[in-house]
Amino acid sequence: MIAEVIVDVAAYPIDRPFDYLVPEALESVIEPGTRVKVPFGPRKVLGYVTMLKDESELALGKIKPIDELIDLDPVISSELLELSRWLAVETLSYEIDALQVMLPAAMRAKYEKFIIVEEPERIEDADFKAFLAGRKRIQLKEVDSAELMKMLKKYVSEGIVTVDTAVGQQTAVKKVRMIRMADEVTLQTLLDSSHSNAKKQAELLRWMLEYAGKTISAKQLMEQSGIQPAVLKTVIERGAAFEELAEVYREPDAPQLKDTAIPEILTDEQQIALDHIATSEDNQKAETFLLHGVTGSGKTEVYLRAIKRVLDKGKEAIVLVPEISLTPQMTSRFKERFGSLVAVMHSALSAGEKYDEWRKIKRGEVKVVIGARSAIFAPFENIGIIILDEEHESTYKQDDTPRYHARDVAIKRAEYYNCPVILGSATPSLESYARASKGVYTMLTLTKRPKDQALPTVTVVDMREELKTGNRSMFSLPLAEAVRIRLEKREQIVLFLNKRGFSSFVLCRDCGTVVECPNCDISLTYHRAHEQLKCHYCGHEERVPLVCPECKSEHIRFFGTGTQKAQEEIAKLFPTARVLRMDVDTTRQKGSHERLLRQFSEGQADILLGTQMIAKGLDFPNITLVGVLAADTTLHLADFRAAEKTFQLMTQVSGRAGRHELPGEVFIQTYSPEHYAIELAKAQHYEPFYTMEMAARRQYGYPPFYFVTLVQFTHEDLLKVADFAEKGARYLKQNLSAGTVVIGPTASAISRVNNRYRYQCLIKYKKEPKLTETLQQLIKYYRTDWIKSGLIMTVDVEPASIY
DNA sequence: AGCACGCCGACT
DNA sequence: GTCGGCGTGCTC
Repeated sequence: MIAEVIVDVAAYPIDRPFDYLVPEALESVIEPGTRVKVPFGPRKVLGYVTMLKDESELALGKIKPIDELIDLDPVISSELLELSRWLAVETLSYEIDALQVMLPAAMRAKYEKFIIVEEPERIEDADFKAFLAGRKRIQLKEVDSAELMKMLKKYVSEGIVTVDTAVGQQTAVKKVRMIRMADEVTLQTLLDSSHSNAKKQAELLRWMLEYAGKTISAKQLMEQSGIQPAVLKTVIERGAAFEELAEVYREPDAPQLKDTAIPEILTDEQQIALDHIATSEDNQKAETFLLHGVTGSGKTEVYLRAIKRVLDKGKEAIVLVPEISLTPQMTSRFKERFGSLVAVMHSALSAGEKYDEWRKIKRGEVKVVIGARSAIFAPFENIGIIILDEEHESTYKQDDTPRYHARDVAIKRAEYYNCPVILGSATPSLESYARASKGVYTMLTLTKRPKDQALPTVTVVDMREELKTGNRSMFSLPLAEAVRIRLEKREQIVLFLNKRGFSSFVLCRDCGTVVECPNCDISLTYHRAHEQLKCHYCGHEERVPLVCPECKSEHIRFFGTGTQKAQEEIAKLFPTARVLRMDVDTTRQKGSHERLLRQFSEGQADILLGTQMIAKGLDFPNITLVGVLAADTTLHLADFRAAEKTFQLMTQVSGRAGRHELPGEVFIQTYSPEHYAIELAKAQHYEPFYTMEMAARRQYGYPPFYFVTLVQFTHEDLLKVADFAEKGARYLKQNLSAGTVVIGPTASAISRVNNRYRYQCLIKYKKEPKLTETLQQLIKYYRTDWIKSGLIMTVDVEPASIY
């Protein structure tokens, strides 16, 4: 028997299956999807069995046998194996990367080298003998001196010592020591025969008698009996109990098994949506739905009901949410409804905890997984529904290899299982909305909020006018007044500051110099906490300069409107207001996110001030005012999705106000009130925005009218990168169809990051049968040749952004 | 990728 | 003479 193996080596010429001989002893256990340890050249590596066959094209002498089978059961099902092949092709990535991304990081390969002493009697050097100290198997990393290394090499060449590689995974299954007590008769006999001095032993034996034949963890036993480990050890040696190891799960938080919450009554629209999904599911159709519901229209309740039906039929459900909204508020709703059948996969879990959640899914102990992007690869084998909440979020696209989009993977998996996919959003991506309009997806619409609460009233404030009247603060007069009223009425306020591309920077008022990163072409961001300037692209940090680095002027100060600055200004304008600030700085600590939200929900603060992370999922009854301090910041990004992102953000933030009994009000401050993304966000109607934006996309040839692929080149040398980008562009232009447009090469919007210059080409196409083939060839040139001169080239099919 | 092999310069 | 520099080539 021959096994085709994808080996754990991410390199261009290795990106294909290698044939290995299956030892007879493994023939009955080995399966596609299991991991193996195989010899590869002079070393040992981990690999994934992708196929078993009877014959190989290769001469028998060239085929090496598999060293070791790592898994008894496949870790990758045949469905996921097939999916990984598809993923590798679609995203132009290595098959090994496509396989690895499906498993928790804990299962990545770990290699440990050991030196094995074969003939200890032939070791002569005293130093080496001393180092060995009689041991036969020692970790190679213990050899730390050059002298020992030299001797080791000599012994290896003489065959006296060999080097062996142990192949395993990063994090092991957690095991605890369990103690199984002997039967009553044995214990009694031992007790009777105990030495009269051994009081503690007798005490333990008497304790054990009460639990004869039972099993308990060693830790618990010692806690409950109050006995020292040494006593336990002796008693075990005398045969009073047996030790065994039991697999356990790491428990991230105490399992909360609340009673099933009473579901809300559905609105007519919700019921219609649910019926559609149910019918499709009953008919085993792989149908994709776009659930377009205004903020607060109860999309989650539709999800929960649809999942309930699926579970009742014995099938499983995957729910994807953006990491940022994977809050306790969100997950507890699922846990309340489905109890311990839910696994939560979020980034705050440790590698071991994620691994354990994965194992629960794999073993079928849970039926619902709720998680961020990578949860789309949950190892279920009978999926009944896949849901992507906030489907327009760019976090569903992975920005390093394999550069997949969770939406595409969801649709692919749903095709396999013939089950529905629900894409939910108040502000769908243009791509999805266009597909739904064309009938590729099925459109489901929720226009009303369940208790018929009115949408908040939105006021756009022209900050240029404010400036003219001499108001130079971050707060326009109307917003300041609205805040004051809420503070008086003791209602809560959310203030949103979109930091992206508009954070505080340091500027010299005499010569206009902005302090920039020495490695990147981007201004440094001011951080008050440590009086430091930081680069958000390469991590560079420096002290805030006292004088201008250019003109030596002392008139250098920070500008812009970071959340810290905003907080100071609030303190000045509204000295009585209690403010909670929520941004990357205040939520770095584990659990601080939840803590801040809890404080706010308990009314411990009047104002919640924050960035992106407060735009979603917040649902507190007392919020009646939302203020957007600067709406323009995403508007002027060098990206074709800038308007779309701004519109989505404005709509999402506005949706935080007036979700319950009290009516809501929203103020959007901007320097470009006439921009259609702002104007239409004010109207809070998606369709007019969609129409406008589609016209713009059509005019400039962007998605959804064209597909886009981004090829980016970076190099330390500006001339070289321009040269290679030119070469690449020429190749693409020559080899792609006439209808395809290749833009560039052009310098990227951030033209230098980490001392590497960046150039890019944009490929725009409606239908390009030669795309994959051409890109593969381009990658081949790069991998086999260009890479040697220090170039890095990346290909991103349908990128989330293009700067 | 990572490891061995191989062919030329500065050391005991 | 040998140690070691990193160019080249291969991995079932």
